Amino acid sequence: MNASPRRKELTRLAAQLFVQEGFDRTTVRMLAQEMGIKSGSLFHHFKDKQEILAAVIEEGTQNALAIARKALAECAAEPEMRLRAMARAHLETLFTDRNAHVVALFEWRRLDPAASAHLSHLRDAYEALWVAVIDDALAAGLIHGDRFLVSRFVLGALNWTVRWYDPNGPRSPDDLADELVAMIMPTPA
Amino acid sequence: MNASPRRKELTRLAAQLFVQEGFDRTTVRMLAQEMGIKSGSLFHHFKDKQEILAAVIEEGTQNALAIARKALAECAAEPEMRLRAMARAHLETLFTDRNAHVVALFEWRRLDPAASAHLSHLRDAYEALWVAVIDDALAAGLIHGDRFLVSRFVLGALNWTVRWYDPNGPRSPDDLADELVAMIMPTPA
DNA sequence: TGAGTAACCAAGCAAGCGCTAGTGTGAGTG
DNA sequence: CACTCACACTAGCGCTTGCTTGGTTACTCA
Repeated sequence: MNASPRRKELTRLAAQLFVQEGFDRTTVRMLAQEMGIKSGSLFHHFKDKQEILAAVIEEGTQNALAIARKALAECAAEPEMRLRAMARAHLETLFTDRNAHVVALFEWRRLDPAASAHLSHLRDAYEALWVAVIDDALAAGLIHGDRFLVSRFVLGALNWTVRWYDPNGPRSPDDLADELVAMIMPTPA
Repeated sequence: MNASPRRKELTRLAAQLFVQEGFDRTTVRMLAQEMGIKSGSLFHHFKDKQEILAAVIEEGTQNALAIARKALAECAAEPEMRLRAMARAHLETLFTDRNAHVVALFEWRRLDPAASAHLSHLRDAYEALWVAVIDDALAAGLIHGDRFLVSRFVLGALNWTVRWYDPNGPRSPDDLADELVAMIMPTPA
């Protein structure tokens, strides 16, 4: 709904706390303190604690969509390049908007049905991009397997990186993406 | 600690509720009702709400270890068979003890430090089995890539199945495991 | 200058939380 | 028979929760 700069900043802070503590354990008083205001004032910006969660997830998912579309628009047409670009874009958004995405991945169930329905459309749009890229790669004989299973496995492997990957380590997210693509391609580069 | 049959049954029920509602949203009163007792009586079996969580996770992880060891002991010595056996074992335990594993995967952070330290050893033992199998497969030229990355990616893809896989669907967990192994092997069967 | 508004605060309510204290009760044991 | 002990109950304490209410401040713009 609203998208004031103040609200955006509060949403960013909320995402951080939700990751640290989990949605349920994060109290409105903790949120308010982190934002430098009192707990009552929170409800001037958000009608609900739920609405804060929805704002965090929406923000992250919108960014993911934007980055993926941009990456696909800019990259070459070969299926291999598109697959690599998509994997790179996924990890890029996963680690630049890390907090928002961790919340989206692990606190989705806390959304009330209305918010969940609305955000599901966004997520479906994102996954549709993936399925299209996987289909092209399959058609080109680049990879093999069931289109449905392959995309689930690949997304699972990528999403799970938030549980172990250290962005300060020696490997860049792009390296990671390339390694995964190489792993599922019959012919090593 | 204790392992009375009554306590085991209560642990099973708790796992189910923790999956349905999440650990934080599951109140001791809900747990008690599901178990057919009053909330106060719960604390005769467990000293803490925390201890219930630890019991659930321990149960699941012990089973995973036992099943994986058995599978490895019974299967042939070829790296490919061992890899397939390990993947199958992983999905088998993931879906026969589904509730416990979902809790272990997504509520681990709610453990207090003491319980977490204790259970980490169990999990490390399990992951060590995986790394050994992956190492053999790499050495045999069966798959390619970094040993660390490959095991993380594979475990991620497998663990993520709890988010989308429907055990009542047409595909069996064994099919799933075989498809994943095939996906990362250069030579399609 | 003064009306309108976005942002905030102080105070607190009703409900729900984990957990404790004290008390049966019925089955098993000497 | 007396005794224990696992198991369950009732009652409620002390605290935290999300959220509301009524009012204040600071800024914008006609």
